[in-house]
Amino acid sequence: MATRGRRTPRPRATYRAGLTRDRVSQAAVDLADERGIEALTMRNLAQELGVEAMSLYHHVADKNEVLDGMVDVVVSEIHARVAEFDGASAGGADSTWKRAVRHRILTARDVLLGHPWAPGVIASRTTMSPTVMRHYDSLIGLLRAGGVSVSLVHHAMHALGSRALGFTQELYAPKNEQDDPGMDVAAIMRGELASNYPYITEIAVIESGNHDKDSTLGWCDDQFEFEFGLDLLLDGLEKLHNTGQLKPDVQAT
Amino acid sequence: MATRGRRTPRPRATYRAGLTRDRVSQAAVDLADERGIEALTMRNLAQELGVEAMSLYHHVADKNEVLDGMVDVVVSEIHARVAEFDGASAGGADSTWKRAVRHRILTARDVLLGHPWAPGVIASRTTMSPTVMRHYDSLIGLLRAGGVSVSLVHHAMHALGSRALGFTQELYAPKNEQDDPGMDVAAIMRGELASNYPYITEIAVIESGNHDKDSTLGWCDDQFEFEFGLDLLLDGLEKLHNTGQLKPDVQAT
DNA sequence: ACCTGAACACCGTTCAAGT
DNA sequence: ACCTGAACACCGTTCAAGT
Repeated sequence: MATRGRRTPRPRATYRAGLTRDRVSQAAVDLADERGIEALTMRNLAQELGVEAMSLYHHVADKNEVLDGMVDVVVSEIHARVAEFDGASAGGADSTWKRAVRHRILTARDVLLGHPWAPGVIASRTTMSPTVMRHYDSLIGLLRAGGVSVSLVHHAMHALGSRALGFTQELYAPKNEQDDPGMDVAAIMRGELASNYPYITEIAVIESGNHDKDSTLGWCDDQFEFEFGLDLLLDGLEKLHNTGQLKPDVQAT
Repeated sequence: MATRGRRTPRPRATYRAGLTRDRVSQAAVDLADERGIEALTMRNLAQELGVEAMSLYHHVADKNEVLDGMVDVVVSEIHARVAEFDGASAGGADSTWKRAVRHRILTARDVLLGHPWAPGVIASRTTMSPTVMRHYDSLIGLLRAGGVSVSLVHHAMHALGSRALGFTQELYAPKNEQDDPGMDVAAIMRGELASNYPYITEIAVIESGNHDKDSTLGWCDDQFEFEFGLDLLLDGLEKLHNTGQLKPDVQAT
């Protein structure tokens, strides 16, 4: 269509001035935010930057490096948001480690909500980026400053896992708006699948009255559930810290 | 190479006898187990079944349906393993809901360890498969049978999230054997990155003595950490159940 | 040093034919 | 009803060439 029309040679020169790895990363983030991660192709990305696809390869080795760059952009946003808050609340010497850790993780989640593709991309990286390492290092630092033992902190980081970066652990999270709502949620709530999934149906019909729509499964409050799960872990860790225990109750298998 | 040699027309006839959706799913699982999920192309899959690529489209609508089928195979394996155990231990009327839930989840993890590609594929599905629904329904049933309230069970499922299916929540899990070990773990353990990641380094040098290698980051016991995190959640849920409380400590932000 | 166009080796999938 | 070969529209990426 406009393929022929856009052949005007002049205005693109200003565009590509200063094409750089960082600008490529930022453009990739914008593209994924606006059109979804599956629209992120080297050709689309180049077009967004007013350049041909192959020009990108002068600034990144391959697409993996673009994805790495995107992770850096997002996690840096988390750092920035946390730093900003720390400045506003003037250090907060009175805050417990639990408050501080909780705040940092909820900030991470808040940032990730703006980049729905980020968990998938972060999880796909085979090498952990320095920015992500810094995030975990900061979190660990907060716990250590609160006097939590090295060993407990170690296990705490494993227990939090990707949740520490704000990942929602929901199994069914619609990837984007127009996705069909997974199972026929409406049918479940009407009780039509009660014979197949009696207990899920029970929850659906009872709990659906308590909350508004506009959440993952239609009747759940994602923010509440995230905080619920996070607090379950943090409270448990705090208890272990206070009692000097290390492992939760050992179970007979 | 052998492309010309394999043109012998006879033996393939026996192969494709009874090509079916289930056989396609099973072959896809085998292929992904043996050669990794990135080797799962329609062409490779067809070849494995002694058939041309386009023949597959008579049994599945598209590649998504193949992936759906693979999820069914894996989750069915979990059901089978649990059923087998239930038979062996003769019902187990004396077992608490915590024991039962714990066992089912650890079984799920054990099964998933044999299919490293499974978490990624399961997470990529936009629609939750009936098999997965059944798994969650069973889990919910165990809690309800133990007298846990509908509301608490609801939140418990969110808190467990994909962990209920045996997902490890590790952020950096090497996708396959030959992956480079993410960050230069050796360098961290030698303390060379102490200035960048002081707290991670502290954990690495102190904790690396306690465990053997051959785990995610080289010094961590993945099974221990999975159980630690799981028990943290289950113990917390049990406490809420016993005290009749619903939400963990509310935090000031 | 930076950018480009054509081309290559792969994908998933459509289509018109074959049996 | 089931299978096939050629082809299409896309990928990421290589290469030789332009400035």
